[in-house]
Amino acid sequence: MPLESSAAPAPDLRERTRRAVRAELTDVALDLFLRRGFEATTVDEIAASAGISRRSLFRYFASKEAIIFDSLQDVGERLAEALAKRPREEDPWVSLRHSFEVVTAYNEDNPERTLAFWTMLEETASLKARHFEHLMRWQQLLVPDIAVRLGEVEDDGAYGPCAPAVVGAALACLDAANHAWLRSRGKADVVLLLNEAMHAVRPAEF
Amino acid sequence: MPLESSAAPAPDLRERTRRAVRAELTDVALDLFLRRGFEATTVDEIAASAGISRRSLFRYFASKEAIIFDSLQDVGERLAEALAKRPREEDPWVSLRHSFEVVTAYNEDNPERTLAFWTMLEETASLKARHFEHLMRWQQLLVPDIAVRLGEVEDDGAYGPCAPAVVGAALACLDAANHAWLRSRGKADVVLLLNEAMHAVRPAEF
DNA sequence: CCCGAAGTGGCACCCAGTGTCAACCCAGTC
DNA sequence: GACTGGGTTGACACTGGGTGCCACTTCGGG
Repeated sequence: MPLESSAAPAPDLRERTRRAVRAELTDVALDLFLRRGFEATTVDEIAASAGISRRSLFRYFASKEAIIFDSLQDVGERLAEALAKRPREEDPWVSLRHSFEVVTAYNEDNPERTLAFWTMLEETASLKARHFEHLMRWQQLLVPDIAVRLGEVEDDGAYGPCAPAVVGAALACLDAANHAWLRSRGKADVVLLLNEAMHAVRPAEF
Repeated sequence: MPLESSAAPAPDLRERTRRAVRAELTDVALDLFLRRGFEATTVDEIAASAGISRRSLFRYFASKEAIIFDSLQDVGERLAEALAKRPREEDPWVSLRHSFEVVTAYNEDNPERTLAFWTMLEETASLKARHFEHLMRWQQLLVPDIAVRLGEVEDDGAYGPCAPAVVGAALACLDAANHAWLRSRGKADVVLLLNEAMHAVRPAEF
């Protein structure tokens, strides 16, 4: 299996190979997960299928679930960046709506893969739970910005319940839109669904 | 350890003893969890500490986490009941706010225990994940009612993104209020925090 | 060419959770 | 009082995820 023998001027060789191996592993694992289901696939199978030892696999990923979720790790950061770029005087709800385009674009890039992925999430309780942990981390990343917009920042850097509530509510809308999209088997338009959902919670002009 | 020797006219003897044992087990386990932490406590320790075999413990609870969460099992149902009792023409957001009193009342009953419980949740990633699973189930229980109120029910009994979005948003507010309460170490008033949070997302008269 | 750091595989081990089975407790019955 | 049948229990073995440890290789730099 030729792994694109080095040519690019790279930021460290070891790091590059490490990334390549990680990518390869997620590919192999995701393939197995989608075919046999997440729980029915053992880490030994993944390791064997990738031609690597079980022990080494756990050096690349902290857990079986991490194989799936590490690739989505940076979505939260990109979300926060997008939010930071919105004008300060804009309605926070509208700002959140626009920053969510980071996610919807992700969905629209390759719908079939995304669809399969979410379907698997839906089927496996533990994965769904992990997914919520991620949403929560996104929340933590977005809250500081929204807290400033709401003027809710306190002396010690803490904030009241409003900023988390608003961000959490927006993420709930994102999730609801995603669910509806999933139920339509990818036929509906995520963007429209998201507008609908957010408008139902808090009417605004997007 | 006297277990209130039978006096009440009971719905089946076996069921009563089973409930008693379950209660005893949760007490023992919660005590260990709060003192040593959730992950640091093994099921063997819990079993030994309760004078029962490991295998039997797993006959009472499907998993270690279930020892904690089974006692909150019926909160979702009570939430749905409370929601069903609200007048049909009321603003759904207000109806949700009022039905949440089921939960806030729970908090105010014995704050110190609740506080310790939530703190433990906060410290343990896997527990936090389980907690989110519960919130999700609550959402599923509340959505049908809200869908009717929004007139969003479709032919096949499915619904669009709005009902889940509204319910999810409300639950996000509940969670935000809970968090703020936790940060105040139980000193703040949950009800006020909840009002503040829900008002920030969608202004209304409670 | 050698040295040290990082990566690797193998092994033993811990812990959660499940299947199985023999023993047992406790009705109701003859 | 022995018989029997359902539900409960404990012991044991086993799977599967995850970790600590150690010996071995690989690879880049002096």
